[in-house]
Amino acid sequence: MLWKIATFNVNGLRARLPIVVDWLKKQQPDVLCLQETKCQDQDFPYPAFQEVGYHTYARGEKSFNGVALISKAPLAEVWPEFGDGLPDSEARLIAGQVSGIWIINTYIPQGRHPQDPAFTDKLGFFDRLRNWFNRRFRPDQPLIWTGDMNVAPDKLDVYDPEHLDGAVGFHPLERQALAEVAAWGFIDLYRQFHPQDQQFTFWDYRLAKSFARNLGWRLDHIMVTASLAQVAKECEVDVAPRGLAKPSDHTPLWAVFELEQLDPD
DNA sequence: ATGGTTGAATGTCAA
Repeated sequence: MLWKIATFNVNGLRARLPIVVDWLKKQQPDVLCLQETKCQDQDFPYPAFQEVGYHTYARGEKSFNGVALISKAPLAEVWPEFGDGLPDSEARLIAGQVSGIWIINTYIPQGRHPQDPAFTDKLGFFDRLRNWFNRRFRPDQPLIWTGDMNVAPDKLDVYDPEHLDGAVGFHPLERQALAEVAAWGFIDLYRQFHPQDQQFTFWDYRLAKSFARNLGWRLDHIMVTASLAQVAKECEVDVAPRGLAKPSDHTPLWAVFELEQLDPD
């Protein structure tokens, strides 16, 4: 059975609903992970997803952040927060299990500026995630950690690595923090399939014609454990939604797996 | 140059 997962930072789900629903209908992922839904759960547009055959699991808050899992099959289990004893005040994590795979969907803090306390919080969020993976999972399980990580891992992943070195999103400390969580047991699936390609997932609204000039960043990632990396067939960025009218500043990333080849365990 | 645009909410913050 071919099984498809996608991730999309929508930058306001209600503003982006036509683009998201059209994309879902055309691309038919088994699970779509959303970030920056920017709506409280009572305002979430559940019917739009139900109408196209999907189950929705959302964790929102007023105005900011917000994550959701949109799944063809009902999820067997859902965790809408870390539940690790620390405050879960911001809606930045939702995890769900389906077809024996745990999907961890995160919206990592952007960090604002390397001198801002929010940047320290961003680094702390990666630490917290690594501890959480340690306690809840093992690297030999089939896990997918995906979402907007707000970090470009390497020089190839930003439009101007010399100029952007030290900027938020491409600061050595956050690149290290992302790498340390990945070192727990994750493979950057886009890079597995495209070791040399420069392909961005985000183009800033504030930079004039950034998309047309391809001045972007690869901030959205599908990280998988080894058992899933072995059965992955494809991993691609779909740039088309970024070129539509009223786009998000991000565009979807997706991957396909052959689950029959996955070792039952 | 320290800008620019967008969403949610309707102040202005966050990105």
